[in-house]
Amino acid sequence: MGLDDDACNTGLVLGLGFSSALETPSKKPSCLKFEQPVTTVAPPTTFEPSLTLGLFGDQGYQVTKKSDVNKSGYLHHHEEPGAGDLYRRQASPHSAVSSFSSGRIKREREVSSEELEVEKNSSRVSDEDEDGVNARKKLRLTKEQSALLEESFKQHSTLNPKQKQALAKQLNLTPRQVEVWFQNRRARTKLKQTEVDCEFLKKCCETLTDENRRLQKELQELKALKLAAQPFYMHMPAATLTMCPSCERIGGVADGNSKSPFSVASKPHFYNPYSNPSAAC
DNA sequence: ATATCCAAATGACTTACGTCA
DNA sequence: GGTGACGTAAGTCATTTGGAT
Repeated sequence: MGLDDDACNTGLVLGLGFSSALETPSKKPSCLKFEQPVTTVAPPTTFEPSLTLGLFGDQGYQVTKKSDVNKSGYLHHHEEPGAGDLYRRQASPHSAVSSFSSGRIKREREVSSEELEVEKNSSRVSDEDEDGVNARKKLRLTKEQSALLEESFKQHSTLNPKQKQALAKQLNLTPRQVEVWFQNRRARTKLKQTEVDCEFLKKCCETLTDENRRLQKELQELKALKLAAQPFYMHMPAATLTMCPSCERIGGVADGNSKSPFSVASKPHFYNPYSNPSAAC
């Protein structure tokens, strides 16, 4: 699992290159793209080195709204008047039978007689409820159990019912516990990866910002250099200049009095816009 | 050495949503 | 096309644990 591959799923795109000032990021989702920064002297164009960092719309994780929790039976039967916590639940995880939530009903259906037997036989299933203790006792997996689960997760991050059953038996856990473990494992792996991606992108952003700064500076220097060193005809509009194909000299064509289109180039002289502002007239 | 606090880890739960028969 | 069963993701809560003080 390479970082580069993962970065491709972030929905972010970074671009570095020459573009016009207000170029919008490409709409096409793609991996991070690092174009080689152009550091050689660029021809006098209107383009400037630019960096783009874009976020694509629907690539992110879905955020589910919980505004309609009341439609589930759970809150109707268990919500406490005045309680601020909409998600307050019963103290014991094994008091599911008393819950009317669809999830629990489903859960009860899901547990086959075979699974129930496994659950009964499981030494690690909390028995507190049977003792009348309503506290939620949290299962802690042993190192061996964790190792086996991890090993299994490496092979396949989701389990089919048969695999789940077999693994549960092997671990002396309920299939439900194995299922929950895999759910949590998937979720937390994804979260971790998202954090890693985020860090990576932050670093990319910093790098590109620095690079952008450096290129802007370089561009300013080149512009200043150009102003100081270029001959006068460089200040003429581009349309007024032509190049002789044979001698490769630049000449102005706007000069109607000129016998040859290359006459300007044949007698070049330097033009200082500051000392002779009216020279063009 | 012990008690306390706090953050991280993690097991369990609910809800929403997609897929399939 | 509507419906129920099922699986999974996302979000959340509660408990446990380990480190800092």
